[in-house]
Amino acid sequence: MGNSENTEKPDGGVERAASAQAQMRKGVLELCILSILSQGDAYPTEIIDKLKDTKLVVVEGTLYPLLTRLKNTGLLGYRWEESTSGPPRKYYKLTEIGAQYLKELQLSWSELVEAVNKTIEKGKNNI
Amino acid sequence: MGNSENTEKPDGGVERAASAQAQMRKGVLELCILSILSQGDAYPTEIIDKLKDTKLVVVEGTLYPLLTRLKNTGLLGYRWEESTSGPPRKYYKLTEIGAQYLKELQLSWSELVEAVNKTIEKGKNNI
DNA sequence: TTTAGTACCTTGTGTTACATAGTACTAAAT
DNA sequence: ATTTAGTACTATGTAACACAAGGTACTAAA
Repeated sequence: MGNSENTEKPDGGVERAASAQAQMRKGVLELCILSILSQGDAYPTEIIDKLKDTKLVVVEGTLYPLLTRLKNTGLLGYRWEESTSGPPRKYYKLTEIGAQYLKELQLSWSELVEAVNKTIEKGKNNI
Repeated sequence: MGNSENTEKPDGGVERAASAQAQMRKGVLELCILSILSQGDAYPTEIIDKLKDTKLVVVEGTLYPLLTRLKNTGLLGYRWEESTSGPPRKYYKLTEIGAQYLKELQLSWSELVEAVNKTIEKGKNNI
């Protein structure tokens, strides 16, 4: 079997940080979208703007399928509303079930944060 | 076009919370693994145990490909070491590049936490 | 020599975010 | 009246990823 120190593909490795940041965002999007909708009904473009405010950039190709998925599982409803400055807007709204689900997600989130921070803290001295 | 309130597939929706919790874990695993290795070299089974301690359950099928990926991008190295109680262990070790990358990941993580918490806070009153 | 325990590895699958491209509606400009 | 710009929603294809499930291999005790 023999010893072997890593030799293959030492390709940079640090410029991957940007993509890993994107990777970490995955999974919390649902939480953020439901949170935003708990503040009041909103249409997709509005949601994107609100996420941008908190440095969570999301594009249409991500948001629309996600909203449809949340709607199909009964967490969101929607209504059409006319606009004076373009095509009609699809206002999404949190359902009762969605609100309850949001509470659970928030709990999961805070538990995750605690777990990760605990892991990080232990290593802080050794870097 | 006409108004339309959601009617289709109101299938539960709340028991999805467990799977969404799993979903949120995605992306932070890399961060946690690198953090653990910053405390000292470790072999996969050991890493799984340490993650379990902080409530972050990960299975082998997840960990092994991830470690290989991190090794192939130069963030980790490894060495084989004999064991008196079973087959040899593959001890992974954080490289210089890996340590630098870890710092960036930790920054991204704290920024993400802040962003998500900011979004959540705004909605806390309305639930 | 069988059994239990430990450890590492591979393959296949479903989910998901994103890139890209397209459709459609309104209002202002030519 | 037709074009152009701005806003908004939708669909398709792709790559990354976690996980389930099954497999190999080594050691030590029964």
